[in-house]
Amino acid sequence: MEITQLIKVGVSKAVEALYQHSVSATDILVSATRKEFEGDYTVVVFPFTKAARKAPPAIAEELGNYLVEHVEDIEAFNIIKGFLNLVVSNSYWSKFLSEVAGQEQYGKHPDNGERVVIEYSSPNTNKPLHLGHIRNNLLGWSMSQILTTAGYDVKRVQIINDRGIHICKSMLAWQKFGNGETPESSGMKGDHLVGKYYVAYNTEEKKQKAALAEAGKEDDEPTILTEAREMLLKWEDNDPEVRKLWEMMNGWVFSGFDTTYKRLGVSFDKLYYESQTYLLGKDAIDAGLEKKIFYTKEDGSVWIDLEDAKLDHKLVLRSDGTSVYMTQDIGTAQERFKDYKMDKSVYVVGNEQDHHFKVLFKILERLGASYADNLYHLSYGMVELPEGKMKSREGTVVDADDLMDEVVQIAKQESEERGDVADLPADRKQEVWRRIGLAALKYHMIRVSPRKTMVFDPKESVDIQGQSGPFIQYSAVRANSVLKKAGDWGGDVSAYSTPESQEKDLMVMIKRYPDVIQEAVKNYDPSLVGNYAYELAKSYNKFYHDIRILKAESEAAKSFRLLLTQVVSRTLESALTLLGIEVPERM
RNA sequence: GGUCUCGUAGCUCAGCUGGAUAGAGCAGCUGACUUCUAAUCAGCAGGUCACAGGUUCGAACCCUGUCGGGAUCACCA
Repeated sequence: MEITQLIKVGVSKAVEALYQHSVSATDILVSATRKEFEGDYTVVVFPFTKAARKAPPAIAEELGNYLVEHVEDIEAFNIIKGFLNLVVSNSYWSKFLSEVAGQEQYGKHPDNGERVVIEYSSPNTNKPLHLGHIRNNLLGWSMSQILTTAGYDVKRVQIINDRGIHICKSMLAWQKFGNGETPESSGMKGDHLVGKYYVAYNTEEKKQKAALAEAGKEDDEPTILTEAREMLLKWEDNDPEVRKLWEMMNGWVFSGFDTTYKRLGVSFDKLYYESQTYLLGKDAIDAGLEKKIFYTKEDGSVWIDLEDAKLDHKLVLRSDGTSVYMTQDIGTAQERFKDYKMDKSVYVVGNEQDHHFKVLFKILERLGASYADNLYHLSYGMVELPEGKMKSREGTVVDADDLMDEVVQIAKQESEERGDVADLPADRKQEVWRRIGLAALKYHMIRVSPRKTMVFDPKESVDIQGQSGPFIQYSAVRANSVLKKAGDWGGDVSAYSTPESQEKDLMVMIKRYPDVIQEAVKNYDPSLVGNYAYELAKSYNKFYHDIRILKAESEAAKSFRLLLTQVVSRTLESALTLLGIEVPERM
């Protein structure tokens, strides 16, 4: 049994024995002792005052004595007000360290037999990925890694919104103004090229609107919009020419997205295309009508009444019989279950769709879907710039590719100034810079809890000092460097019996790692792992600064510290991997 | 207007199911490289945890209300 559990059980028994009162071990609060105090773990004794009918310090005294006597690894204690600080034996720690070092993947849970499908990214195909997508992708990827580590069989999917009026707009503008331009002929990435024509469309539409307004006909539709609508109709009619154009331009976009995903380090097990799924869901509506879950209005439109769930009425089928977004999502959910028979579903989608997902989940529940209880909307806040929201109309959208370029460029500059990797061959240097730059960007985004709207300053995004990706990488690189210098090492760790506070601090941190992963799973929150990695790196830096490893005072101390270093390095690397961050060979 | 959500240092953010004197980083000031990598470490300064009540031995955290920011409430996707 692990130490915090031993303490809880011990306290539970002590309370029973001393005060004839039963407390469940799970209700007992055990936390790491704060640094300013002596001890490793702290029990809060206030909750027992009623049962004991004594002052907290007196209770702490009695509990402390009981624990020291009955729990093997508790060696001593001290009391500050109502807090009982326990000192864990040194032999426990050296045992713990050896155990962790012996594990192939510390923190990894064995398969739990459950499958979870996580949907993320899900872009439109009319323009390239931007800052908001980066947050989405990093959250999705990171969450999928965390779930995998927690023992789930994870399937990563996205649904690509490859049809609709917005794509037609890009297509139309390309036809009108493109002169046959292609990614090859222009040297542009496909998604950027298509994005360029989306902008061109909007410029033209604006121009026409202005002209109409001038002529006093502001209620008229601009002809270019009419044309776009017509194109959409042709698309739906399977017009061969429109379809061909559509396929060609979508192809450009997809290959552009692929490049971006690869650079970001994310991937998918399966792609769903809306062009293939948008007709799904109607069967479900029919079935729901039969079961009287939905009702039909006089005009033929189909609705669901969710007033009892405080969600109002919601349209699920238009009066002309065509589907709405909700219809498709119902269909896609069913399709996905058919494909994967998953136990859980996670949708990584921005918080502007909170309401949509509440309704969707409720409808699926009403329809009696077996998986309805295990749907989760991983909702995240918008990414804003210091000057406010990103507006594509105002050209303030931060492009994903540009941002990655910039961040790597800055890492390169910094690195060259320091000259730490100057002797590496060019390709390896490049790889180091890539890892550092991306780490800065990724950490910056993922350290904020998902739900919060975050402010992203591109200039400061490449934080390299303080709480940053490179800071954590640096600790890992240092640790690896020491291990390399140490050459062959081994030796009896248990012979070292007087760990310093910095060493104990590290061990307590390491011990927390599996719990942190569990918390991240429970809360669907990768930022917990990010913050943990930073804390661990910080502790290691302090240890590294204060204590000699290779020139330790004894062989036993040296072995112990090297083993500790190895465990820290592995844990840091593991935590960073969960965030999609790689450790460079040097920096 | 209804619903949801956020409000913690000049700025960006932590703060686990209520527990010790509310913590980091950046920015500002001060120290530490002949030592295992100074992308580091140590220190100073910076707070009415939006506000007001309530519950509790104990509240940044729970409840109620108020004020501010954001989102959403489409036969749009």
